Amino acid sequence: MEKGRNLRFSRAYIPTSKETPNDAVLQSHILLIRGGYIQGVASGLYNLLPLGKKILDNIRDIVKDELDRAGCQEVDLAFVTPAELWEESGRIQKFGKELLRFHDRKENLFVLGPTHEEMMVNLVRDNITSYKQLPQNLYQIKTKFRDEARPRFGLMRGREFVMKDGYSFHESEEDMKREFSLMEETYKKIFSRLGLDFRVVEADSGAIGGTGSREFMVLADSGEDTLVVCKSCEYGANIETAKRQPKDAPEPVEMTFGKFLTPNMKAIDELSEFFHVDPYFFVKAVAKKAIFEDREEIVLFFVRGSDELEETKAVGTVGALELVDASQEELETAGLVAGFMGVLNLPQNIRTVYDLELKGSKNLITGANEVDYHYVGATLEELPEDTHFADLVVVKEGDLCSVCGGELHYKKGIEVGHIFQLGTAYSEKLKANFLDQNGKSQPMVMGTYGIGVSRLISAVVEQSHDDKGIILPKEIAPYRLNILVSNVKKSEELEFGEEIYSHFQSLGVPTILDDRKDRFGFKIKDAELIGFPYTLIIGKSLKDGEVEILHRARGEKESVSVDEVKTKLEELLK
RNA sequence: CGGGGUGUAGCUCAGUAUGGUUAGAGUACUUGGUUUGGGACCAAGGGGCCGGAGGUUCGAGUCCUCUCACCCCGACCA
Repeated sequence: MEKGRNLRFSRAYIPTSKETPNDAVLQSHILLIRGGYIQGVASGLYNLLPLGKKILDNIRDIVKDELDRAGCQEVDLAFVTPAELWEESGRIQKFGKELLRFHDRKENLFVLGPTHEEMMVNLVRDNITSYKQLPQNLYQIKTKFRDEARPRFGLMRGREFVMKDGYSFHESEEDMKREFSLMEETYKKIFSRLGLDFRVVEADSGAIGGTGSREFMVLADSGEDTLVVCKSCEYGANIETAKRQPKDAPEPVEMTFGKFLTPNMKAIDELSEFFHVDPYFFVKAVAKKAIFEDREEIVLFFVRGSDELEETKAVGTVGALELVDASQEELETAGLVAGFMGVLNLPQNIRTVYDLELKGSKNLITGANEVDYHYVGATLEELPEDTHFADLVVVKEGDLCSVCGGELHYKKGIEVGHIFQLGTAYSEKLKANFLDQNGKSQPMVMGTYGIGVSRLISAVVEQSHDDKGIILPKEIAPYRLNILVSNVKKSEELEFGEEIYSHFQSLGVPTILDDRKDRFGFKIKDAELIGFPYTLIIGKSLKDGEVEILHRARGEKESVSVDEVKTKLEELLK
């Protein structure tokens, strides 16, 4: 018999509530508070109550189990990390205010770890000196802290949260890629065991750097990320990086080159109407100020009038830290005219990037870089060799899949996992080198793999609930079986409940006995709100030798004879 | 960080335009009784620095100033 897996409801600390908390909006947030799983303490900070702690532990066990099977080793690094490490990697600047910093009594600067690349490299760099000690894959499941500008949605975006962060070290790019694939497979197993409906998508690597990167997205309308997925094949990508087949032209149009007066017409729609030409044939110019570590520069991005600029792609293609809107003055200083920017008559030395789908196009309408004028019949056939082309556009619903030609559509997703092919960025900066087979010193090749463990609690609930409450799969439910004694004053009901309770207790099944003195309606509402996968109802039909099993997910009650109930439950709870 | 909103009982909220007995309701809680298959009923109770500080006034939950906290939209987000 294992302790701590069973509980009498009458002794439990499970503060449920009928009322919707006034500061919660998202269903998962509301239900987790109402169900007595969590309690808010401050913006982005939550206490886990007994039920919340159990569900977290259950998720953690599954994550750990699969990782250990895949050969990863768990460690536990200090939460408080010396700021010097962050200076070494240069990320103390990059992370900015999200890093919570403070001084100890000796006035040394520390930060609360928001992610542990630096710490993990530091852990291995002095001990791993030879290719013979590689590869390694180390992980921890631990509280992280990021001082988010705007925490929200309960556990979904807290400042303090539990993350599984893993880091692998390799002697070669190939070996890192092998591990990356292994982690992708391992993550799929984890999320499948959690009963989640998820997609693996291509993703932007963002500030962490590296090349290939995959996100694991739980599909939910409340998700903060937009995914582009194909209806016909497996293709899926975060919209920040999604690709499509080049769009076909609506109807070929022949234009004679000329300059036209377009007084005060700046919007593509207006111009399209004025010229009776589809927006596809316009060149849209988007001016942004690109911020680099040491300088700023105005960059002009050109896409078709029927397209929109995807900023994440744009940032990546110019290698900037971020893009911000350029002010009127900044545009003028650069020699640009807002509303009439175009591909012809550009001022000298202005940096430009063209969308790939504009390559070799002709019969275009474009701003004249002169107030109130546009050119008609412009061509991009004669651009210089070194013109910068890149994928810049936002993929829209209905666009065609670049893999199979199927129709693309949008889905909303909650990011619960992200795996990166990191390369040598951190090992170089932090000097984590080893000697290869030729005795040559090399930086270790790294991969990094994250899972939002506490966020998964929200994600599970977000994906699995109804108007009555939470619906938990038995793999992660705090108790798999709830034994509801309808009226504890009826000794035969209570006795039968106790019998079943001790039976499953001895089998090691996490079980709770609802022996509270409350009425049936009150207790069944609680059971549905909390989301026990199975509730055994011992009530008025007991005298006829019958009890009922409530299947939470199906929302159905099933009558079972008292003789068969143990076998039946054992079957269900397996 | 910009814009908006809200702070009154454990929880959900009235009351604040027009200052004036002892600050209310529902729910939750305690006690007694009646109930007992879908958040019961009757009765009696306990519970408040009206977010905080300062001010105006004979008098402030209510008016003024400042502050803090929380939520929403946006920016941001390995």
